[in-house]
Amino acid sequence: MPLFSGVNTTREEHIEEVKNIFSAYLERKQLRKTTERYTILEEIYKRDDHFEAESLFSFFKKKKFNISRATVYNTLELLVSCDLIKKHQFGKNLAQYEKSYGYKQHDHIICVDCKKVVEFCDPRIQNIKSMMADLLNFKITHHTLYMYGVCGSCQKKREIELTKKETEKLLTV
Amino acid sequence: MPLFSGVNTTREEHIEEVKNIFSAYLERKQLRKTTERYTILEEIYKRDDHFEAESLFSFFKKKKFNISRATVYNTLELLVSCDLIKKHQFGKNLAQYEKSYGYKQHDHIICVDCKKVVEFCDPRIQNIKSMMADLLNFKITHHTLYMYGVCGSCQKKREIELTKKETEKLLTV
DNA sequence: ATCCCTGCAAAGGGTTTGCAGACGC
DNA sequence: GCGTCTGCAAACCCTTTGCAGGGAT
Repeated sequence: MPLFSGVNTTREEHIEEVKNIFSAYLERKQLRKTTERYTILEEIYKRDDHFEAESLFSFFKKKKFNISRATVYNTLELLVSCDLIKKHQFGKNLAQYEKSYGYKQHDHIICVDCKKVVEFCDPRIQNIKSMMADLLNFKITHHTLYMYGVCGSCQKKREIELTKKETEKLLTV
Repeated sequence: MPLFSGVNTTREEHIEEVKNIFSAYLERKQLRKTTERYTILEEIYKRDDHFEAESLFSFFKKKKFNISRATVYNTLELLVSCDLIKKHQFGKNLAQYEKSYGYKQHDHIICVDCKKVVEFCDPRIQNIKSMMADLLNFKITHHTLYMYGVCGSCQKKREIELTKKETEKLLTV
């Protein structure tokens, strides 16, 4: 029985927990606990949606926090390494990120018209993963499944557009 | 029962067929049938693996065909539109393409160490697709499923590397 | 005090664009 | 001949890198 949508509904802020996880990670790797790194982590966990590196950068710029692009990218990479965020490439050469602690593993359906992203879970993915790992002798670390299509409201828009064009054609004949 | 690997085993060249499909597409869209477009299509269908735009470009350059980067990218986009090739982004900001006519729909497992790509089919993906389409009211056009992990031989390499490091550690103490 | 991390700006790499000339139609 | 497509090169965009100064340990 697949579950779908509403994957990230838990609203409580896991901020303290993820900070601890991050601290442990930094210690283990003997990396420094800088203000910037925690500021970025905090901002990410305040957000609810997918975001881009640039949007974080410009956010801090506007707030006069003065965190450089280099630091943003550096920290994002660290957070991916310690599994506190996930990095996506929904087509396009533009990475999108999302927080991942406390959220169920899930996949994405993307509307090619309005770019809306809907999340869903289906346990069958896990089954496929472990079966393929066995069959092909791979140690699978992670996966990405993106389904692309047209969402309900954009389907309607397309229909309206089509009708409009056909009416125009009739009028010009 | 999932099928796996050896997806692109049909060796006959579908070149004439795909040219016809491409012609029909160009006609329907009122686009021009240029030598460059057919040359690119032909070269793609002679290849057997995933390739990048740049590799096509430099191939033609070496052969003194003088096809520009712009034309390569333009044609690749057309071929994606008429479904004769598929475009992938296996992480990285670098698109990879593969011919798709006459080949079973399939997904990919990528070795994060040696970048080897293995293809596999699992009919359950189709089921998930149509179920999600129904549930979320999406018209799904396509999907990409990439599994990342370490292949058998790279697992061995990693183990050897690990043993080597531990031996070194013992020696220095 | 060390030296990792930061900010800044410039370089990098794949992709896209603008323009003048070429060529399908 | 018209209008699209091409080749060329520069622009573009996201990301990475190099370097000098600053802050964590």
